[in-house]
Amino acid sequence: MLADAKRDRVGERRSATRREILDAAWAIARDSGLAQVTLRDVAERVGMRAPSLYRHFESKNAMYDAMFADSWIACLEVMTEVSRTPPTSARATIKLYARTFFDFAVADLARHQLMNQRTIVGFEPSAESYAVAVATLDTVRAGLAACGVTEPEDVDLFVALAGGLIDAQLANDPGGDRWSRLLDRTYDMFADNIGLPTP
Amino acid sequence: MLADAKRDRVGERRSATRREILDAAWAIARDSGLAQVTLRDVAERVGMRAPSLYRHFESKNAMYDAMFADSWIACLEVMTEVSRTPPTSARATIKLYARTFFDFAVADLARHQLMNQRTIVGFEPSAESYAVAVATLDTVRAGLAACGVTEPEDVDLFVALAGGLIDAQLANDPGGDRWSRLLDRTYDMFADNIGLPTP
DNA sequence: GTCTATACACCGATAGAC
DNA sequence: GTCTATCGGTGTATAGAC
Repeated sequence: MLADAKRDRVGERRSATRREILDAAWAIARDSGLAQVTLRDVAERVGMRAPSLYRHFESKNAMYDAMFADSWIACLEVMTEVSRTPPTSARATIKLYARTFFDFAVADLARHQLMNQRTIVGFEPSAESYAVAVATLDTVRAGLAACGVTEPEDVDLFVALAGGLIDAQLANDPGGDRWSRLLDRTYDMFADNIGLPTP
Repeated sequence: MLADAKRDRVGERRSATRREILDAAWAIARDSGLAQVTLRDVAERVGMRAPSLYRHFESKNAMYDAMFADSWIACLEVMTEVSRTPPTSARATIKLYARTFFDFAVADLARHQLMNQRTIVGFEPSAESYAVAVATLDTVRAGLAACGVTEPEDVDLFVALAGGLIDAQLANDPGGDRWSRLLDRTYDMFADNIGLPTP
């Protein structure tokens, strides 16, 4: 009873501190680069010493793992939102999924590197965090299936196309729209290829 | 005369040592990862101490830069070879360029990371090394132009498609062919989109 | 002229006092 | 739960041996 209430408050406090640490890490990642995040800098930002962080995260990679989960939870949210919009045409729906994922990835380089690239050398997401990424892909897969895109190879191609445009955009024209402008065309091309009706 | 001959031998010796160091670095990169290359390990492999490497390379990044140049020189060679093969059809030529670049990239993960990704954090290629990369792209551009693909946007799309397939292949099915199998289809799709005649 | 020995500043991580 | 102190490792710089 009293013990329960107390334990709950303690849990909230711990959780809030974790959140504060992660926010500090994100802030550093966003304006100095994902790999430039050091435990000493994160600690300083939250008014601690570096070793104290180990009371809240088992290791630096555990911190990256929580950030990885953060990212995919946000992505899952966005893609789930898309899956709820009433479809007009299969072609338009496919483009909407692609555009949403593209914009999400391009909006935050550090996040994209953590989610989709192997920028951090020793880092492997935990099974738990990876499951969120899988759930997101499943949501997309379900949305595509509703458009009649069910072949695994078609889904693989859908994914590769988005990845190629995203990487080209971030690598060669960050902040611009040189490849963003090609997205609709690319997925019209894809829709033509799989035999979707033209509008 | 004698001085010249001697200076030449010294130059050759220096150049050979450089080559030996780079080969050692490549060996480590290939079987332990690009970022796992440490100066101490490279030095040990060539029978030196780490600081001695600074007599041959200005910094570790200078070593990476030489490896970056290595990679693009090899790629330029391969793509130049392709540009010399007599064309059959525009469609076949486009696919040949794409396939050659894809296979080159997928054959060596460490090399691909150095050439096309930002795996090494502080590393920026020198203008001299970058010029080789540009020359390679120009060779591809010229080859595509000979097929009637001249629009910059078409070239951008060509590049993004290859990048997407390569990254998906390396990230999600290394050593396999899940996305490799989609390459011909992808560039047929591309050829259709830009209005190339069907065979 | 080349290379070695030594040192520095920084990193992630751990041990133990309070 | 946070601290200080410290460890082994990294890239890098430089003085000095040969």
